[in-house]
Amino acid sequence: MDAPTAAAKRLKEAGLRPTRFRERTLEALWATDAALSHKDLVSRLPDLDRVTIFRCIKQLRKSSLLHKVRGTDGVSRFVANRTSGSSCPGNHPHFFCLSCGALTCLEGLRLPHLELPTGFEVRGKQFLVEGICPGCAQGRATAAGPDEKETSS
Amino acid sequence: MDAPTAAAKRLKEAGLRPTRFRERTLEALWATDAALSHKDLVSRLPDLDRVTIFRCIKQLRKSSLLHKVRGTDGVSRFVANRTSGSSCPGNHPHFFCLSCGALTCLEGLRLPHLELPTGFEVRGKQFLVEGICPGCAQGRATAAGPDEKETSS
DNA sequence: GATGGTAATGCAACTGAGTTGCATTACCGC
DNA sequence: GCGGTAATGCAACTCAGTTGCATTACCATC
Repeated sequence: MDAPTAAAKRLKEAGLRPTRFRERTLEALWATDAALSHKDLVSRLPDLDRVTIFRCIKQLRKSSLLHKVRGTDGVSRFVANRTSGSSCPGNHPHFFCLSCGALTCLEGLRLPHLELPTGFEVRGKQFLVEGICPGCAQGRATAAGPDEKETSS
Repeated sequence: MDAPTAAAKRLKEAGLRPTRFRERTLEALWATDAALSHKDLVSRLPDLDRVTIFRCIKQLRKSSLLHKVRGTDGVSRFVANRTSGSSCPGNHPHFFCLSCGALTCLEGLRLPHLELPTGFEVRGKQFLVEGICPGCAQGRATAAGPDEKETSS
């Protein structure tokens, strides 16, 4: 009665022991579109030790099951790599909402090319856009809306 | 015998009290092209309290005399804004050297434009390129090269 | 030049992210 | 079922950054 979870399958594919804790960590990440911080994970998995979660993240990252993004607040957040094969950790920009703190992958977009001066050997790129996400922008508009001139432009 | 330092002048222009400590902090930042971490500043200004340096940085940042950049290691680094008027803190990409940890402003380059999906309200952008800086790349090349062509060009 | 208010500094203690060491427990092949 | 190895839990630690409070320096005013 194993009922081999999708998470368990993913873990096995990656060569990791599919323990219940790893499955749950992975599932917690799969359950959301936003990037979760370590703190978020701790609150979603209250019966797991925080150190275990750190170590779990590290393993998953090493196996390219998730990638790390840092918000402008300096806190690392983690996003599961959906597609099993292509786990390119940094091939898309990220958006950090200054209002709700959510960090989302802009997976539809490609990282723009940058022509560096000669001598620089590029290993990776990170493009972080900060601002207000659609959800918060809408919330603000409706909240401010009633009597104030609601045309936000 | 004030000998009003350039740093003191800059501080006054920005509306800050030109104390000796602030002058020295600013001068330490001016003395290098790379971005300095708080730790770097502490080691360059050993007789200053670390908290004072944190507060000094915060003041200078508020007055747009420097801008903050975070390396992929998550540590904040600070760069003085040379030009007095245009203190745009994030209008150029940064390069983080994985070998020596130096973080340099690529001031000659412009941030590439990114077309976001509708609904996102952009407030700022950060483009961080990581890799090996020219200095380290050369050091490695010479270290690896048997004959050590010492022509530094 | 003395004086006083305010801002700046120094010190101690704290928070929060992330790590390390070590003992214990669970997983998996046999 | 059994044993080795990997995973987990706990405690303690490092390091960046912050806060509170007492003390000191700066600057304007007299």
